[in-house]
Amino acid sequence: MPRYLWLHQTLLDDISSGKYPVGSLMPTEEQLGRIYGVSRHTVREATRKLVDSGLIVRRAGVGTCVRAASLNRPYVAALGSLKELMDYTNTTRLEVLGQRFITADAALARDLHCESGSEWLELQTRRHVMGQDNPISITQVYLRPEFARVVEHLQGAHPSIYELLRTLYQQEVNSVMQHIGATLMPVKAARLLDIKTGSPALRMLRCYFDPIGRLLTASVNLYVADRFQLVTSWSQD
Amino acid sequence: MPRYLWLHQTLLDDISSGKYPVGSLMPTEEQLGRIYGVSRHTVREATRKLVDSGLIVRRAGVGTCVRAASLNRPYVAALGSLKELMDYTNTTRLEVLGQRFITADAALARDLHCESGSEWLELQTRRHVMGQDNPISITQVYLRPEFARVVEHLQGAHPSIYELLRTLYQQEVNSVMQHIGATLMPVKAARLLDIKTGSPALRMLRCYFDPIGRLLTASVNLYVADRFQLVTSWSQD
DNA sequence: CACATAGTAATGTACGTACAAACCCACCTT
DNA sequence: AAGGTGGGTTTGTACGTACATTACTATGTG
Repeated sequence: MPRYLWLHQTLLDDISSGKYPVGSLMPTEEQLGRIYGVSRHTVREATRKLVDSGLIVRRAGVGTCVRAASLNRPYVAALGSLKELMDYTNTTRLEVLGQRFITADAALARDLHCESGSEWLELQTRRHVMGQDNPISITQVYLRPEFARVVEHLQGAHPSIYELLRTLYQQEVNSVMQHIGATLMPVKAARLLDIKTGSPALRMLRCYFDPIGRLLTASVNLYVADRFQLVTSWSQD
Repeated sequence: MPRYLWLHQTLLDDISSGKYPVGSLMPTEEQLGRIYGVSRHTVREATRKLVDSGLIVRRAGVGTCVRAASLNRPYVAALGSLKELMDYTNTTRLEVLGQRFITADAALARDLHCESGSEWLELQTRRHVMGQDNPISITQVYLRPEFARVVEHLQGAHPSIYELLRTLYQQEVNSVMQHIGATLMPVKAARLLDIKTGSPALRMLRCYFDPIGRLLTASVNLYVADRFQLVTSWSQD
């Protein structure tokens, strides 16, 4: 494990344990380097990630201030841009439970913004956070049959659908549309996720289109409400 | 202007002008350093921003590949999102049901990313879509006491919080953070919205920060699941 | 007492070096 | 011909140094 990642994790722990309380100034970068036995360069690399995730704030002439004790526990994915969307798939693990070919009926066609009567490969999958046991979501993935080879690469930790379509088929994804809503977890899904029936779920539909607006692939995610939260942030600079 | 920012801008221009075509490999980091007269360190700092905005991809052992030529997409995306946020407040109507001053306890402080013990003006509100009868959400708005005058302008159709803070107090909002999750609608809220208890709700927390990361205002929205859905889309051009 | 100013300490920027890990490709072996 | 292997290239990580910029503090001066 690279040192800066190790230090990142260590600082994360130290902050959440209260060693560096919220609102207080952390030791200076030079001190941190001495404390943890790394160079200031590595300290900055490690804290950069903490700054990005909003846990700390650096101010020239003042120091580094702790702003929050932890990324509060339901897994928080920051999906504010296409890039973050890609990173997200690297930190989660997908488990393919089954697959079948289907024909889109009117309802599905409206949901996915595809042509009614078109053929799709439907995957039934379950998603876990890396290094965590409980699954966070049930996901249905819809793929054009000609992209079926993607399936082999989706199992476990996988590159984003973007990368796969690009590297396997030289197919560029031009735009992404995301629908977010709430619903109750369906009974069958609740059983697969080991939660009570009647539990709320975050429903996230994502459709990936090519430059001429043709649907390439889509996924319907049903997240367990208290295991997952979506975070987006915008900043002016 | 710092060199890495200058280089960032220069590379942005060179990519959009086609000097480094989409799909091609850029010169190596060392070559870029020689070409533009800076160190590899500075090259990495400059390209880091390009990586973050998704314009280029770095791969160890291969090189740095140009993925998109569009120079202003990240800004467009950010503006687009903020704009959507603003439009939203223009097409909905807010009804203030009550207000009171509160002190942030630990739980609220964690939720809002503010200092525990700080003072807030809490508004209990209900939101309707213009020209539609059923309310779509219950919203709690938290305001710093010094911004209390905002309340007078929130009733009914209103400009965004941005606009209000800027025009009334010359206070710039620098960043916005949005948490989205699912939950069950609380009993009291369900009564106000005229829906069954046990109904799912989309929970949306939005926090507005000033440039040094201080919370200015926040709102917690609980949307009726089948009356509201959030749609986001990104596009490469 | 109010205000300008110098000093100090922190982060920000920028240079350098070195080696590790990932990748590609040409070459060699079977 | 297929497949493993090694060397070279490129990014990733990590160390070091130095000075600039920013923010606060203490001091001196009117």
